Amino acid sequence: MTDRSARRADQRTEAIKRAALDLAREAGYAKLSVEAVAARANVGKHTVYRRWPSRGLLFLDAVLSLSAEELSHPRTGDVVADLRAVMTKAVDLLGRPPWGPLYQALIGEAQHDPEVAAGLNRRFIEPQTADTRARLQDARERGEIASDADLDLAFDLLSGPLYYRLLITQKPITHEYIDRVLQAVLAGMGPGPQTR
Amino acid sequence: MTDRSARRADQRTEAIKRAALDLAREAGYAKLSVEAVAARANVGKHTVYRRWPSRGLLFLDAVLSLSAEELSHPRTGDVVADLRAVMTKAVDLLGRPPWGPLYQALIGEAQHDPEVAAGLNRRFIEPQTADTRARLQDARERGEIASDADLDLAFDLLSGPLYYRLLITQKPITHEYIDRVLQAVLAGMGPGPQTR
DNA sequence: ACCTTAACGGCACGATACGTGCCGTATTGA
DNA sequence: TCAATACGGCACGTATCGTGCCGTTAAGGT
Repeated sequence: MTDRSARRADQRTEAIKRAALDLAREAGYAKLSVEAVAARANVGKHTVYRRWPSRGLLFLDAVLSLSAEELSHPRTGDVVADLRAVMTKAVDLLGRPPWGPLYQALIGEAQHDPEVAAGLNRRFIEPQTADTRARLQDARERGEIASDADLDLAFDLLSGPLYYRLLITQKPITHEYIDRVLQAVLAGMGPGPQTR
Repeated sequence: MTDRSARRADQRTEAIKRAALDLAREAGYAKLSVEAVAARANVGKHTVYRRWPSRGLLFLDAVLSLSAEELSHPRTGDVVADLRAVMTKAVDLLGRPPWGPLYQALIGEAQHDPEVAAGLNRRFIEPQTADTRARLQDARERGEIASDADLDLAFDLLSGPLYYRLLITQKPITHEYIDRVLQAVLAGMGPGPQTR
């Protein structure tokens, strides 16, 4: 039974990721060490290094495993409502405790480790971007936003301020703030003739 | 002469900051250690720790000392031109080598060390924000942008996408991209009646 | 010109974490 | 039943941390 052995390996993998998340939540990512994770998971250090080449990539796996699926959302046909829903969901999950500090630390680690940065982009940022971009494209085809709107730019304008608050000023990101961003960005991309 | 002793202390302080920047440029911030900095600066470790409590705050000082003054800019009276000038200057300095990777690493460190985050905000982000915000306010009073425009939001909309590119997608930030951001944001805040 | 004081460079220390090697055990799959 | 694989535990050498001590140098008051 290959299933049986794979299940055992998966159990260990999950235990390690769980231990890493628990420790990061308790003491902060800065205090996270492979030794501590292995001890917490009742596992030898080899068992960790056999699965991940670095602390950063382990942490990437740990954070993504628990936030990947929880960001799905329906398409109602109303762009503004859909965008508000996805932005609110993302901010509530990744911008507040308990996940906020972990996501913040993950992006911080990505600034020091190119492999973490690449993995974060490929496995999380790009899929999420593609999803939201598809919504924007639908909206453009339906005439809810201007036919000449730059969708990639629109996405950056919507996401950028949220990340700026999370990573730089660290002010709280309220639903009201999301609404203001949405309104301002779409005001410049509404249907009809552009001002310039 | 207190001047003389102060000058000697300053020389050492500068030598340490210089050594830190050199090492960070050569090997990356991840490899930067207090030991290496002290050795490079021909200084004992105490002399470093007497001045800074942590590697992060030393690095903060080192990066800010060389980028603080170089971001001044004139006010011509044309908001768009002024904003384009300051954004271009900031991006050219902090978004490209040699300073780009260092600024990126500094923000990364701020995600792990609250003291670095606080110092970065107080000493760099907030002054820069205040300056740009004042320009926006001038523009609003002159009628170049809508009288009911939210200036803080406008600043976030202008800055956010640039930081998003620097820290997350790591795509190049061209002058043409800055122009597109400016145009899109101001399109939604132009003078005249608002759409909503 | 002298002398107290403070800052300094050099060295060593215990502590922590790194990544790897070895050993004996347990589980797997043929 | 047996060879192979993954495992937990332990130990090792290295790197860096932050601090303590020691002898030296330079500063500033008298």
